[in-house]
Amino acid sequence: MELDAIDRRILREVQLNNRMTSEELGALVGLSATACQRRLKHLRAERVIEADVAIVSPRKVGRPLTTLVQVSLERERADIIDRFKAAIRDTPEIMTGYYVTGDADFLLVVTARDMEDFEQFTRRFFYENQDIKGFKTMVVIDRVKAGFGLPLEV
Amino acid sequence: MELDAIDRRILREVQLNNRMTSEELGALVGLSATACQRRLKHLRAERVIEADVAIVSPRKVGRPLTTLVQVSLERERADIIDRFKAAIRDTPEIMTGYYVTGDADFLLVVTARDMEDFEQFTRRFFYENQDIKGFKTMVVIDRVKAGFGLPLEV
DNA sequence: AGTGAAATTTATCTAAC
DNA sequence: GTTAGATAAATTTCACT
Repeated sequence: MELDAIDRRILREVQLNNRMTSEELGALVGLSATACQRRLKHLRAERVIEADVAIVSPRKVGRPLTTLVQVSLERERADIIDRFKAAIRDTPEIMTGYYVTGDADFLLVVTARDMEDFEQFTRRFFYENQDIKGFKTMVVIDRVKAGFGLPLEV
Repeated sequence: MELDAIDRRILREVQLNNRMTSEELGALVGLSATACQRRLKHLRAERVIEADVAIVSPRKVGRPLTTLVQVSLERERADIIDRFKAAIRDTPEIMTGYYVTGDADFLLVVTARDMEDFEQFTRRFFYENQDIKGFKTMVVIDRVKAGFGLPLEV
């Protein structure tokens, strides 16, 4: 699907706020409400917009601690990788898992209530996954960007 | 603000889809549409829901490459940290920046069109930020979870 | 592609229970 | 917490440029 400049402007806006009225959005991008809606519908149908979601505050729901966990697996075998991906999907504490090149195999974004909660999680998770060789934890002190916005201007 | 079980159920749903009608949402959580709306309004006002956004496909907008970049700064001085945070905010290629404990100071999530594009970015970014001591890149092969959902059940 | 107007659906607000 | 009704607003459909 081809995106023109207006599509990109629309995406830029809805990445920040998808609850605007088409009227408001149209005013921002210089289009009528109807035209905006047609484009939005298209962008959703073509999965350029993958989802429309509410961003929930980790702190407000009692999970103020975020950690980044680098995981190394025993072997880089396809079936082991796949099994580990499935484990990530089945583990609610893990918000995101990146399968990466480099000295670790995965980087996990994990939320927890506090340090003790996190430690219990690691014990359980690493006990249940015998394929794990080792892991290394970074504790997040601060997150700088909301972090879901793709650059549509560069 | 106190969250009860129904609030959590609502949050769980809108984290996946915030464009449901209150009618549908009510059916899912066992509440009337009006009650749902009242709760949602509350959750937004209290910033339990921080934002409502569209998730855009990196691939579909021409940025299929994601990298995780661990950055070490020359000194861990407050003003240097703050200056670097500002640089993150001003750099559209960086989707998220985590200020972390551990052997690196920051972990950045960076998108790019391809490897060449990424290399040009690093040259520019590290040239512009003299505080950077070094960095280490992991290339993302696969991302396992959409990655924005907080666990409201555990 | 775009607009504008009518028809439909949805959200919001209030009142009463 | 619920339903019901009034109002306002958003979305969709359609005719048309």
